Amino acid sequence: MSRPSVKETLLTAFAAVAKAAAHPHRFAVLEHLAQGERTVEGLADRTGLSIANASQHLQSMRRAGLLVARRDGKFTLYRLADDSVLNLMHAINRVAERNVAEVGGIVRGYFHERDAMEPVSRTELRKRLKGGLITVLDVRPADEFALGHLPGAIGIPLSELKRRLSELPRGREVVAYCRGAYCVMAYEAVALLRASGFKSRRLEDGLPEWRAAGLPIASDVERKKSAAS
Amino acid sequence: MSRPSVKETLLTAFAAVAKAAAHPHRFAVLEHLAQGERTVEGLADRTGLSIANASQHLQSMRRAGLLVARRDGKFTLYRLADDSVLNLMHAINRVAERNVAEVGGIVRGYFHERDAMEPVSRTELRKRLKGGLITVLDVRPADEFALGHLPGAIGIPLSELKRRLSELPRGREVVAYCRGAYCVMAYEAVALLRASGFKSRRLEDGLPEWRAAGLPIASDVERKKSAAS
DNA sequence: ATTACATTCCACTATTCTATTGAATGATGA
DNA sequence: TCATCATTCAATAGAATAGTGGAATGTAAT
Repeated sequence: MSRPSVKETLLTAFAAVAKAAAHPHRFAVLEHLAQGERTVEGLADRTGLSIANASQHLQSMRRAGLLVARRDGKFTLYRLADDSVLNLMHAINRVAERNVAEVGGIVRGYFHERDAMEPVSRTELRKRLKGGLITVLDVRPADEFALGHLPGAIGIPLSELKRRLSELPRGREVVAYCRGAYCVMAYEAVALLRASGFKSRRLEDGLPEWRAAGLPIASDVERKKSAAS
Repeated sequence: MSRPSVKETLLTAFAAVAKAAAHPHRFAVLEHLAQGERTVEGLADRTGLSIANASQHLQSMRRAGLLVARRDGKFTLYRLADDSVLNLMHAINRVAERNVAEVGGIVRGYFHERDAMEPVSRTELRKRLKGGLITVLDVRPADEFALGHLPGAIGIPLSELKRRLSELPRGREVVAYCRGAYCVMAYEAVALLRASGFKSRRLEDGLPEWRAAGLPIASDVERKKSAAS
């Protein structure tokens, strides 16, 4: 029993991978990283963690194989190791949605808000985009939008949406998206738009899934060397 | 900040799901439960845990939504809540295989042992079964075999394989399978069979995946009311 | 060189988790 | 009703983890 068996080694490694995602703060960090590369400070800001704390969580996830880091000047940039990590996050989401009463309730209640809130699938969106009678709205913060977004999308952060409604063309359905299926921003955007007389639905998931599906991404700025904080 | 926001609630729930799988013993239990329903004592035996310890882990996983329990007489039977849990396990496996050097090494070395060890896919197996020139071998323990196995499979536990080789028809390729892609038994069976002059490969995954794919399952005994320990 | 700055390392405290023991619970069958 | 047995509960000790502030490291500009 001195040297662990193959089975034990594998089980320990699998457990370590799961544990790396098994903390609310770390899962939040993963969701942000699904949008793209981020600096330590950028993540600390977004998640409300102290720098030191964020750094430690990031390192533990890197050790577990969920993240990779690269250095750019004096910044350390972290990103998801792999699409398999995104897939792991979705697997966790799905288990929670189906088998945790609390999550299932939120998804069916707060989120779906009845049948009218039925989301638009990626393929459906692409079809309707060709028809041209649709506006795609990205409600993530401006820097995330700048870093990459759906082709043709208009970028208005949720926080500014109310006072910038006039920028949206009337009479066309608005499809809103944000960071992913469990990101609340698109839901709130749709609610706001409807209250303002727009026809609106949300995309069934967010930018990371669009990218992982190999679909094209547009970016405004000529790709600067680093993902700004 | 007294009442947690929706976002916090979701993150906490997601983290709890991940944490439920984030212990070597619990992951081992999940792998056993992927084969089918088990009693507390049955799992304790298989995993080498004490009854009380096994019970606690089982309850924590049930609380997290990974398992469901039912009572049958004086036994409590646990099973995976859902196919989404199986899917979560695979997602963890894949991340580990691709991004944890230790696991990747084991899989590519100990497991694949070069190209000749290339596994047979489910669809390929079904095709070749129709051809009829193939023997399917289930090397899991006898009770797991009895509870359900691939149609037409021969059941010889790995521990007995060496002295029961004569039960296998000569001149046909043997496809061995066990509990899943990361179960070592099929690998060892293939190695043993080859050393004994058989042409042999392993199925790319195990019974749980076959079942989850909706493919037919055979069972020897007329389904008794409970999964024996 | 020196300075500024992003990140990581370190030491420490509070908290949570794990495994074990033995007792308690709840269902079965005599 | 009593005895039996599978499982769960309760209490404990030891181990691991999370977060904090400050020191240390490494890189880039001055």
